[in-house]
Amino acid sequence: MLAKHKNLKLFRYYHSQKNPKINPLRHLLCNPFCTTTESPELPSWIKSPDTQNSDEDFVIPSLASWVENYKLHDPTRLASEKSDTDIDRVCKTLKKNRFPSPDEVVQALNGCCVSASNGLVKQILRRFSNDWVPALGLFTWAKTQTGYRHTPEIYNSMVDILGKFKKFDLMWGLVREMNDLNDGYVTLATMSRVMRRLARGSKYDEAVEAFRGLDKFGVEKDAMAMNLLMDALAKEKSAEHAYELFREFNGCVPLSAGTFNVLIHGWCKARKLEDAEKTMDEMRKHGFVPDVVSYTCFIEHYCHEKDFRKVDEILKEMQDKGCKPNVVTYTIVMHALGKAKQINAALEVYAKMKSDGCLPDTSFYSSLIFILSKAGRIRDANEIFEDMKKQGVMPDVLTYNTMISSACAHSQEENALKLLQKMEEDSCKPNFKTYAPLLKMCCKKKRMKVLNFLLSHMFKNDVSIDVGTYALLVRGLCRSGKLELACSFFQEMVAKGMVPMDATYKMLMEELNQNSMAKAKEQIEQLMSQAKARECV
DNA sequence: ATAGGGTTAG
Repeated sequence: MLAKHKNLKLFRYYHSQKNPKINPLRHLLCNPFCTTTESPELPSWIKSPDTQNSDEDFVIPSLASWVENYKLHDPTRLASEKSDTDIDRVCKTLKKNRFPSPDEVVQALNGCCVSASNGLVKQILRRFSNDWVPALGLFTWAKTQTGYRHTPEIYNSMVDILGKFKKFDLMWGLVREMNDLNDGYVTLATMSRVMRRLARGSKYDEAVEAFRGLDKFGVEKDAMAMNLLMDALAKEKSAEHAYELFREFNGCVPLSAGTFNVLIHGWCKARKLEDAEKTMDEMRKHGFVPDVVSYTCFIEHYCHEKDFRKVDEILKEMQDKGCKPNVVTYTIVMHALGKAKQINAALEVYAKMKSDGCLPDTSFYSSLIFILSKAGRIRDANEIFEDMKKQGVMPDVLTYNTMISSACAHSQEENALKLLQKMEEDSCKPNFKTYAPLLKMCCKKKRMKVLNFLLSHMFKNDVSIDVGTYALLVRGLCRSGKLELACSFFQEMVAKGMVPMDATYKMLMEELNQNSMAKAKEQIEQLMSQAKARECV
């Protein structure tokens, strides 16, 4: 019992930022000012019968002060010092309740005594990009503030967030509102988000409709707009729709090599090689010469099929036609060979690239580091990581993600955290992919202290937890027998309007079943049907 | 946002 209590206490910081109403477990265990005399009681449905989950301590002296730094940002402490910034205050208000609709958010913010500014709105929209109700609430509230005006960029972010959650009616409403402002608020950037989100939501016809109606919003139906939509469709594995669009507007809109390359890419990704080749012929008929991008699409396809003989054929063809491979081409081939466990062949590509005088870039180095790590050559990977900086190529978020993921895969916990620290020193902003391997490692090794630290690190870096990350947490915690926490993350995920994946749900249910946690099972079942019902609306 | 960004777990 003691051990369990200790575990949960470690989550104090993270929990204190969460909604107590929604999550009684967290509230009860994590409120440091809790003065009730009763011992903090878990909601009965979340109680677990097993008590033998002891966490392993994980203390690295050299990282201690860094980790401490994050603890100092405990908002409960800040609250008592009354030194909150406006942004912190708004965040707290937004998180205090699980608002049922944006209107309630507006009401809550009205009593908040904060003044709206573009900077504040921009940052909060970023923090709540995975939580559309508070985002839209804040957005609506800000509009009512005297002297405040949304920038077009802020409008575009809001359009994007609504599209991400498939709130297409609200999204369109916002676009019309922008149009009514009559200040050129609706641009191709706006409509590009609209079309991409519609395509992502499998609403292909509506995406095409949006393109047809571009002039209604004062946006020109030019080649760039068409290429954007075709790209959006092609990326969603709907090369057919992209091609239809091409046929419909062929003649109305000026074509470019890019138009054909988007189509070729779409066909290659959809593994429709014949169609890709036909499009390449069509490209020639229109007077365009296939370029390095066109050929690279085919190379990528054959790499995916691990047909390296074909890859060589295309490389040969390029050579004959005087079309030189570039760093992207080389990266694709090297990466594929490395993934296919042909590490030596992959390194030959590196040598060939060098002898061709083609300079490696950050993405190339990231790939090289990735395949070396995958081949177990950690020291070589580390050497390349150091060398790239000497060559004047700076690591970016992908490079760091690769290094961190590799360190985690090899159970180098200390190294992984040091890399995260290094990233911070380099002012390289982490994203959710940075944290995924770290979180997974913590769940697996039951490093609850570090998990807690990582969650606060994410929050501070405006990385919100997405569906995939929640799934990872629930899965990982289930495997480590931390069912209460798994349940509470599941609950939080549903409360944020996300629909858990079936696999996640099944795994949690099975674990609960095995541990005879009938009450919890019932609750999770209810949450799941709630989430599904909401999705259908 | 015309091509490169690691399925996956034991």
